Amino acid sequence: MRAPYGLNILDNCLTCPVREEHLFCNLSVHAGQRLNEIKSTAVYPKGAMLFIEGQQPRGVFVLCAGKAKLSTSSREGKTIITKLSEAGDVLGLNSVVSNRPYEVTAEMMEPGQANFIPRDSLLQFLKDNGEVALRVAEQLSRNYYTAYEEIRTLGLSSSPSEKFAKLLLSWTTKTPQTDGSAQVKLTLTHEEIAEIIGTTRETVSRLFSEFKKKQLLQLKGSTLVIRSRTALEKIVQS
Amino acid sequence: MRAPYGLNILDNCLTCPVREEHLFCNLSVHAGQRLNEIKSTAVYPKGAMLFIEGQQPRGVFVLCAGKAKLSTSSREGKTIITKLSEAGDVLGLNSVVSNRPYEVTAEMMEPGQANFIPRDSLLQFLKDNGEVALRVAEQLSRNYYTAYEEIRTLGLSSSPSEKFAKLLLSWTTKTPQTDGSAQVKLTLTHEEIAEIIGTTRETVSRLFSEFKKKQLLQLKGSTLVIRSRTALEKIVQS
DNA sequence: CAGGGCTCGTGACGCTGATCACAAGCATAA
DNA sequence: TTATGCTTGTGATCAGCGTCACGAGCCCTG
Repeated sequence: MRAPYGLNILDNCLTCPVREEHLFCNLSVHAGQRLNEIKSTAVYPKGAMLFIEGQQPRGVFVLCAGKAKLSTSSREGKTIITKLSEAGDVLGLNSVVSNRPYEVTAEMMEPGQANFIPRDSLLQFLKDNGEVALRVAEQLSRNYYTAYEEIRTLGLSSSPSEKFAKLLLSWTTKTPQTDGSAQVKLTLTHEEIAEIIGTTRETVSRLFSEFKKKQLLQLKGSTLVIRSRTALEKIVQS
Repeated sequence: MRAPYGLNILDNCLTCPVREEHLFCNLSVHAGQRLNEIKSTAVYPKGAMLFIEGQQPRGVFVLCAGKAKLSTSSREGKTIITKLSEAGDVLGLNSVVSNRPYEVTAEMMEPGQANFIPRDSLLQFLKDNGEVALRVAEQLSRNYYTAYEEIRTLGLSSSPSEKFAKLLLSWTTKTPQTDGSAQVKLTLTHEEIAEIIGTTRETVSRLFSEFKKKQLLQLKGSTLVIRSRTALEKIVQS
């Protein structure tokens, strides 16, 4: 198989290069081997849908390269992005474990690669390996926590400014600087940001203007410079 | 111990009288016995807090009698109720499994009874009983689903009317009538309803008026009569 | 280079629901 | 009974943000 867009294919992407706490790492030798037998790897172009909201769960995807966005939509077409996933994340786990339809749509935001583990094989694997089941439970409860963060953001923080500030803060934590500033590569469109914080594109556009005027941020090409975390935290305050 | 308010104490409330699919039912004899050893039962008055948002997880509570509300608050005092729990529900499971602070506050809405299982004992129990761990995982993913429902409600349905109609519909499913109507005992204040659908008390009050005028519902004392499910579904439409 | 299709900026307008205020209903306790 | 406190109804006001509209910038492709 040829990788599109010059993507480097990773030989064994279950051996998480990224995160120690990852779900399928540090398994016993036996479990690791078994997992390797039941997984299959595939490469996806930008825009590919790993799965779609409402589909019966076929299995889980372990993202090895590329980013994906998870979103859910209403019938009228309004969409919210609930999570941006990166290499190492396990997608579709909840649906597979509870045997309910995928609750979100997973779309690749850039070309990438993922391991697929079919539902039946995974469940059998978990039954045979109780210690992994517990780790799955831990992963699920972490997901639950993230969902609750989302609920708090949507339900408690009233104004778009607050949610925007919260989002910016969540970006700064990845590149912590001593002076409280941070630089982030901005890969999202205003439309996508709007779908994350639950508002409209126009409002996001105006928020950028407003925050620039208030010296909270700065744009150098596609690089976003965040001036002061503390100032943003004052806006969030929840 | 004396039960307050004439509450009948249940001898063994792990043997769920309510639900078949319940987490700690139909266990092996051995597991059931072990569970009985590590649990302890207590009785709570109305208003008692089983646990509070932000506290380190001490353990899980299995509600045997009475209802509880789960809520989360912002610093400014705004509160949203995320779930109303009934007998059979397991509270605090996510926090215990992931060892993070309780993400909600659990408050008894009426006098009741609950089993408490300390964190350490439960985790050890799950390690020893892999098949129960898998059921815990299933329970957690069900919780996750509920949380996602909440996210969809908060993020996608725009108007309070929609959310109110959605709430009413969720009440009718418990007492399905052939003609599409339903009767529910209304035990919540307008304030509490407001906290569930994320709006203000005044708006809820006006919603009641509006829906009465539209013949969607009727109030006989504290009994709420819902006239037509289909009409409500048209309002929800998401 | 020109053309098409995304993005982004910004003005004008109007609706909706939050806020404040106050009176009336209703329970419980003294 | 009256008093006290919680709950509910409703009006007036107002800011915030969604919606519509349109033009400008930007990138890719032919």
